[in-house]
Amino acid sequence: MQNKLIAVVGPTGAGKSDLGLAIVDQIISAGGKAEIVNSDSMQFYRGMDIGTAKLSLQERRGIKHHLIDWLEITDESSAAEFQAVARPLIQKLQEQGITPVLVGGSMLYVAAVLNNFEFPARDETLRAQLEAELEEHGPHEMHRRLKALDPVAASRIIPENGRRSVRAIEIVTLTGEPFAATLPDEPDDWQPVLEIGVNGSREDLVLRLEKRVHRMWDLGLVEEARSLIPMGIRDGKTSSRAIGYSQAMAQIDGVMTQDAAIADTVRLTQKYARRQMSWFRRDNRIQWLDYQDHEMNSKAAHLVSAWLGL
RNA sequence: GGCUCUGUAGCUCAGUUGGUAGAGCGAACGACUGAAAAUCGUUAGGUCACCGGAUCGAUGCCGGUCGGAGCCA
Repeated sequence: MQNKLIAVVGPTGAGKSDLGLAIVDQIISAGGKAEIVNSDSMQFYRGMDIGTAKLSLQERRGIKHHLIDWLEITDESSAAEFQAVARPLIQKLQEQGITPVLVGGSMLYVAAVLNNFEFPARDETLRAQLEAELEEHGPHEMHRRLKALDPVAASRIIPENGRRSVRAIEIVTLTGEPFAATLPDEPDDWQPVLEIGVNGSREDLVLRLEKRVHRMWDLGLVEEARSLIPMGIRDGKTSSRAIGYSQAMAQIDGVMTQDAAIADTVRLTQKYARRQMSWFRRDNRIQWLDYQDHEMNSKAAHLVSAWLGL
């Protein structure tokens, strides 16, 4: 049996975690070894459980999950750092004869592992300075500056998108070389991968997400968020962006009613799922499965069997 | 029952001193190389509640009808 990489991707709430477990079960029952490697950027954070739909230890059924709870909420995370941590881990598992199953929907993080992405240099000081200038002068001014430094990169970045202009200026200034500022049409594989996508109809997913957010409130998301305030979630550059947590905190602060906080979270979650799909759709390696299809698990099993030669 | 306000995009609302209308949110689609649960772009949606009148011309003015809100009785 081989232990080639498997990845499970798709929009939030489509059932990636469960499918990941099913795949691991299948491999183990075929006499192999497999473990989960998380690629959901918010499940990195210790203490953020309900709002990230993290599987409980019980739900993990003893199956090893890597890269969950490995950051404090005050830690910043980035796709480049994830790449640097996840790739050696994946290789180590493979050397031990364990099939790594990458599960998670954080688009850039997944791409950073699966594709030959090389993140150009970064400089905290320069970045902070550029961000301050963006704040003061607005996106068009930053785009003009990029145009002077690297006209080709500028032509590929919409002037309204200040954040991308800032990053491009940072790269060009640091490296002195032009920046492509565009994604390759065809993904360039880091290593062979079976990439399985889980999705349902938009209509159904939207309903599912609405129910899921209500369930999070029932399970005590507000209390969880309250407990994270003294730990510094408000200052976490990455963790504070998590959908649901800032709405829960707005409810705690009394600036939002519970109904408004829930409605807002539902809306943002649905919108996030849309963005995830717009990213994943262009990845032509993905074999899409429909969670509304009763035979989804057996279809996935066939893909896995063929992939690993079970 | 009387008085006042009100009815414009799926939702919340601007607006036109009369020349058939916009925003935000939502929707569909897209971009994306160290915050990506981020940051942005494009497009589609309106017989301006309904009927009638004056006007070259009405969503806007006049009259009525039907909804909604408030106050008085």
